[in-house]
Amino acid sequence: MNDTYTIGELSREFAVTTRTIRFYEDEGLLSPGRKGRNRVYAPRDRTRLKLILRGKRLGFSLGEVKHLLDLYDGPGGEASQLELFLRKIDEHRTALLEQRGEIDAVLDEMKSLEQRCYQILDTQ
Amino acid sequence: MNDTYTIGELSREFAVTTRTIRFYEDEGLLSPGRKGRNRVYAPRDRTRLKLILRGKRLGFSLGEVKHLLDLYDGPGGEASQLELFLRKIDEHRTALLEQRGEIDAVLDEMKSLEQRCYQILDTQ
DNA sequence: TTGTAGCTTTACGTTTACGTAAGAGGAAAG
DNA sequence: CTTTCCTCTTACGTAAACGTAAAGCTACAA
Repeated sequence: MNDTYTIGELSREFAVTTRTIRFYEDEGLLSPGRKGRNRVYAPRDRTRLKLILRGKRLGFSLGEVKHLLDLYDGPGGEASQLELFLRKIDEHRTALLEQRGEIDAVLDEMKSLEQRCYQILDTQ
Repeated sequence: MNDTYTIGELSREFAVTTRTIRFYEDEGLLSPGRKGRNRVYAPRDRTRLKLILRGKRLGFSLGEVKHLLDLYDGPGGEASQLELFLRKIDEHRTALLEQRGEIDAVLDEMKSLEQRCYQILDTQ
């Protein structure tokens, strides 16, 4: 249906201010087209915004997110670039797996906290 | 062996500056004992510091981390408090599971990016 | 024609999370 | 006794990530 978006549409869809979206552009994370003075966002821009916000929720800085967006853009095509790209993917994966491990650790601790609560409630 | 720590020991162990540790104290996240002027950290303080840094790595603000530390302290013991506590645990768990889902989504996307790379490398 | 709703740029302000001196005190080693 | 190391408090500075006006353009509805 929609193959372009206004800044207001994206702002409502992802619950961020237009200021935030323009800020990401200033920082080089987005580069929408223009129709006259107004910004025009293609599906690709919308996807990038989604990835930016996901990265932020995962605790990455905008600098790191920018680095990660390069990954999604893919490498040039030369073998050396491809190998560098694969190494970067691997690094990122390691970081993510570590983070997942930490989440699991917290979930486990919460489980045992919960157990203790139920035990107290049961013996009352 | 050690049942107390100096600020320098903790700073080295967790690779943060002493300024950072003192800052967490200012913000009410830590409250070590004192021996004269000097801070003395018990194992409990060390654990809290570990949880603070883990929370930060998972993308939580210090305000959120403070809220989470309350969870680890456990509730008072009254049934109403226990139930509130259980609800808070459940909220937190929901947030963590969502975050884990996002990590898994990214890991999947990275896998397919990797696949594409190998296909290109294979056909060269 | 007069809103008003949405877009624009420019620019100063704010919060978070510390960094970075400055100056001083105590303890241990040379 | 002096140097060195660790600690302390106080306090101004800073980078990141926006918030918040201010002032103006444009299209469309009443």
